[in-house]
Amino acid sequence: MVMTEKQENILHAALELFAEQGYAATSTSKVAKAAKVSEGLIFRHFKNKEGLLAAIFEMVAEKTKAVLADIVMTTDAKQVIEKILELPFSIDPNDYRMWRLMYAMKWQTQSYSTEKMEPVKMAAKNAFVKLGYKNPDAESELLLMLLDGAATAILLHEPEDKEAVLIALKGKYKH
Amino acid sequence: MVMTEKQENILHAALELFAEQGYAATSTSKVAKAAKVSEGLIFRHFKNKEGLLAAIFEMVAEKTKAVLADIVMTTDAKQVIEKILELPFSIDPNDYRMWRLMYAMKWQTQSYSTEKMEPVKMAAKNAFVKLGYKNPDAESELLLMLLDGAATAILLHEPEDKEAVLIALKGKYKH
Amino acid sequence: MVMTEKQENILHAALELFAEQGYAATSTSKVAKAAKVSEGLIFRHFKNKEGLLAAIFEMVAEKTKAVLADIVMTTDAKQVIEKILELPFSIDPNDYRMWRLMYAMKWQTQSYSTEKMEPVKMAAKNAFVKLGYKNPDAESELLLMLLDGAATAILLHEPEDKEAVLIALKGKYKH
Amino acid sequence: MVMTEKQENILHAALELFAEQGYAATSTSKVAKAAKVSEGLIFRHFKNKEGLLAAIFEMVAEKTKAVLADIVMTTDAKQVIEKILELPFSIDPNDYRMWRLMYAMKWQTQSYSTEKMEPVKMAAKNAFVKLGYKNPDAESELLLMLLDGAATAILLHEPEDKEAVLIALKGKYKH
DNA sequence: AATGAATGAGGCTTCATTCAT
DNA sequence: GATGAATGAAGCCTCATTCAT
Repeated sequence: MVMTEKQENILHAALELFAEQGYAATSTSKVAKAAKVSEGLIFRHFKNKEGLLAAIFEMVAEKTKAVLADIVMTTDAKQVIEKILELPFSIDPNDYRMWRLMYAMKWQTQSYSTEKMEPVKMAAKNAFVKLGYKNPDAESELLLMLLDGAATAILLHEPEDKEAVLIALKGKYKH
Repeated sequence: MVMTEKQENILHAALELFAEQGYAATSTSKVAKAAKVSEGLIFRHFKNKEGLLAAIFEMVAEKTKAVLADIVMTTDAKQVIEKILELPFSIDPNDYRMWRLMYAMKWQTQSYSTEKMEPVKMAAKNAFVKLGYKNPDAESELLLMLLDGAATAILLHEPEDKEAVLIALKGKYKH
Repeated sequence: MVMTEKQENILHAALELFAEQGYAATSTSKVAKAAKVSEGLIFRHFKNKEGLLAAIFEMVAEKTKAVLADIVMTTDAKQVIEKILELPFSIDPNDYRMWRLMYAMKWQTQSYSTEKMEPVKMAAKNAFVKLGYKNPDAESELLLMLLDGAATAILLHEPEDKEAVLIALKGKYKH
Repeated sequence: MVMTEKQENILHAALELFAEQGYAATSTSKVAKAAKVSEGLIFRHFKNKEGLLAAIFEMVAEKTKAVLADIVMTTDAKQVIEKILELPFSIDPNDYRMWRLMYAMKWQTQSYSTEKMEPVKMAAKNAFVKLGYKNPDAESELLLMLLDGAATAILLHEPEDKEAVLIALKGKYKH
């Protein structure tokens, strides 16, 4: 989607505020003020407060596509698992806000589902099959849990020694 | 805290609605209606919408104390880890809503911190020290991540074969 | 419907403003100001701007019931026609605003229909049958048209010699 | 007034929407969309939303002039009355929307007056004088009322047997 | 303790209108 | 002539909270 400068200002202001205060607790007027545009403009470009959120979701999907595709395309089983494990540890700190918003929104009932990760889960399962794990279904489920837990920890309190945690984590998959 | 019946009605209605629609998106009037009390009563008993949330948090703390204490009091290292791992898998489904609210609130900046888990983390670290793990700090951090990830998965989409996942999970701590 | 004083203030202010400026062109804030209440109160009592209008309609229906019933209950054919003809000429000037609003609303598509007059039309038809008119259907239709036309003229520009007009009008039904 | 095609599109869209939803309830943006032109163009051509309405009024005046002139120019008294009576029954159904708008606008205080009909009223009065009616003033007033009533009925609910009603109506003026 | 009428601030959205292109 | 981005005021409505009863 091509965007004017003001449209991008709105989107970024919204992302920032939604991530920090929550979607419901952020008023469109606050977004407008932060983006330095008139409140009306938000609605001309995004139709709705919800449309604004949807635009953010789309932006995230766009940004994520490449890295998820890379995982799904990887053929070496060990590498697949390693890449998934590394995922949360390699989030660009500039994108923390964005991900905090995504994770926060997961808890809103009417929110967009996590089915985006389905292909990754499949890739993980295949990898576990190849590696001869006993229960590939449970293992892939577990791996995604791990990914979620790690991302949560990183986004919420940025653990002191991320490197060490990643090493410990990888250790669990060295038999 | 001793509560009248209406107080409890309010508290339960609030918990239910906050968990389902989010704290900010739930109006006190909706809570009043759901609890079948007048709008004013909420403020007489809990002073604030925030006070209502605080009361819920207190209730949760009360409910959690026992089980966390049990972990901290456990002396056998292997058992400590096992008990922590089992934690999310043994949540009473009646309490799902409650925990969903807790997890959702974590992402709100002005929200109450997760320092409640600090003692558990310490217990885990001690256990890893006893068991001779190379990096007990990273390991305990990782264990709490796991706990978070598992809880998230269970609360959000209730995985099909929880038993198998728990077994796979415990497998990671059998060397 | 029992009403508090403020409720009545709102209703009257709304009637006045809707009649003078039109329903769509009257803002709820103007109504609140005219009624000297907070804007929110309108919505507590009437739910909607539309609910406010509906309440006015109900009030009008209440006020009109008696006089319409009187016509329908009249057995003498000539009297029925005379009473219908007199209807617009005997509107209480205090009710002009009310009726102006009713007539204005007739032109709004989504508005309440004129089926309230159906019983009156039936009564007229019966009267014309009794009196041996050739086409009672057309005659009753015409009578209601007359009623409408007269009411419109009276409400919109208050003709100089109403008495004379009424006499001329009655003259049309003396054969 | 000479008009470009787009100007005409705007005018017709406005007429349609104003007639169906009311002037105040129709936004200029809806008009623009219906006319398939940009929002700005309305203001370039008609200056105002009000200017748009004024242009419609002018168009109507233009359309009406001929038929009203015909009545005023008629010398035979009986024919004058007959032509006036026939007026509402001979409205081109294609013009119903237009007339609905005109009649709806009559009830708005700040709206254009009905003095357009003054010459017709005069013609009627003269006719009644010629025919020796007792009170020509009241009779002409009454005749215009009738015209209004008939037009209202036709525009609002299109009576089933218009022909019969017209005959009944004419009957009132055959002594 | 309990109600629900009342408030005023603020929420989301639409509006008429302007202006750079 | 024509577009559509941009504005700020206003519109309808909901909110948290207070208060008289």
